[in-house]
Amino acid sequence: MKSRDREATRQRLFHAARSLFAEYGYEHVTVRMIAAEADANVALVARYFGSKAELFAEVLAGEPSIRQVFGGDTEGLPRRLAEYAAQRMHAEPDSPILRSLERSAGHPEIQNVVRDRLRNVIIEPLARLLAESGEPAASMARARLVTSIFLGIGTLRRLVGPEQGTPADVDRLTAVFAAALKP
Amino acid sequence: MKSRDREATRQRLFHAARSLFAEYGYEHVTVRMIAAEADANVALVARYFGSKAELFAEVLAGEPSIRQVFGGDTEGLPRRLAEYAAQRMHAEPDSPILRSLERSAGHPEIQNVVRDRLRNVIIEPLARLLAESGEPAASMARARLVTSIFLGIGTLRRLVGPEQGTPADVDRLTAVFAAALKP
DNA sequence: TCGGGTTGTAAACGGGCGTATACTTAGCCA
DNA sequence: TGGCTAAGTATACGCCCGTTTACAACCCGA
Repeated sequence: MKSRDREATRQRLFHAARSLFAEYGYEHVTVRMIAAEADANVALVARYFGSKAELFAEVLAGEPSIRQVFGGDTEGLPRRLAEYAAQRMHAEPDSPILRSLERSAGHPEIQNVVRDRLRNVIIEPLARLLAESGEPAASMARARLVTSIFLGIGTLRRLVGPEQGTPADVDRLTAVFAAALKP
Repeated sequence: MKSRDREATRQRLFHAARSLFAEYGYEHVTVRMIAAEADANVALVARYFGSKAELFAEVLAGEPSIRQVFGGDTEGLPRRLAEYAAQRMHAEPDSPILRSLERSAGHPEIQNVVRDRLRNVIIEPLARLLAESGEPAASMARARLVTSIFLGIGTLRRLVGPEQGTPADVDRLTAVFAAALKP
């Protein structure tokens, strides 16, 4: 018998799920894994969150976005994006959001969740930012392209392993984002 | 009872698998789906290909690569890459290779297959090309970056849907690849 | 203190998966 | 033409999945 504290147990399950989803993606995480990691009973996942999919959605909703990167001057945006991406390239990200997105996108059950999250949190805020500041030309296409590059970097990192990013890489990445963002 | 032609049946299974893997990815295709699509018996998948994973590997091995894009002058490479990517962005690709890669990368059972394919067919040929022609500086990093962008475009397309690419998009994409390739 | 509601547990359910096995049937050749 | 071999079939196996259910243990207020 465990702590007998509903909220604490719920939290343990939530954090276990968050960590595991980030590491392995929706499909490869089982509710039994989550329960084991949280040192709780399997049935409690369904009881406290309704279903595995709802738990995933709740995890996703609780994640901070990369909106912070968007703040600041527009001229510096490419470099901030590059540094953020380079950091993700060779370090464990503290936020599992993008990894979750990348790793979980194949599952039809949560595809809508993932898609909406991607749109609402990354693409459209970025597009709005571009539309408001400076030249609004093709802001949506530019936002999509930037998002593509982000996703691709994560995917490649996951597939062929991390690479230590040299300053030259960050420079190159900056140039890439600048090219993607040029009106 | 069917045609009773071993090679024909094998071919039907192979093509059904190719089509389904491209559409749904490794994980979401079952051997029963393949068999139904090929109008063959489930057991024949194991008999003719050993296992689902081996069948997938065979499908992957049979795919043409994007090496063709690499041929030609190095100056025109960014635009060829951009056109290839833009075409993939809004059209059904006739080759399922990249989609398979994107969609199947999460499965540990075939992760090695996917990773090796990605390395041997895209990254390393491209890196070699870059190293041989012109400035060899950071050819590997450049090849990785280009591959990242490719993967990301495919992922985004799959997640939020295709977008018709305008000529301006191709121009922008060309600039992006040029920035990624600049020594 | 004791009973009722809350929390946690164990087991089972129904289903899908990849794969293996025992069997039936078709086609060819002596 | 009859039988043998290769091709195809039906079914079952074992496993894991998410979820449900029936039950046990605990805590707290009356």
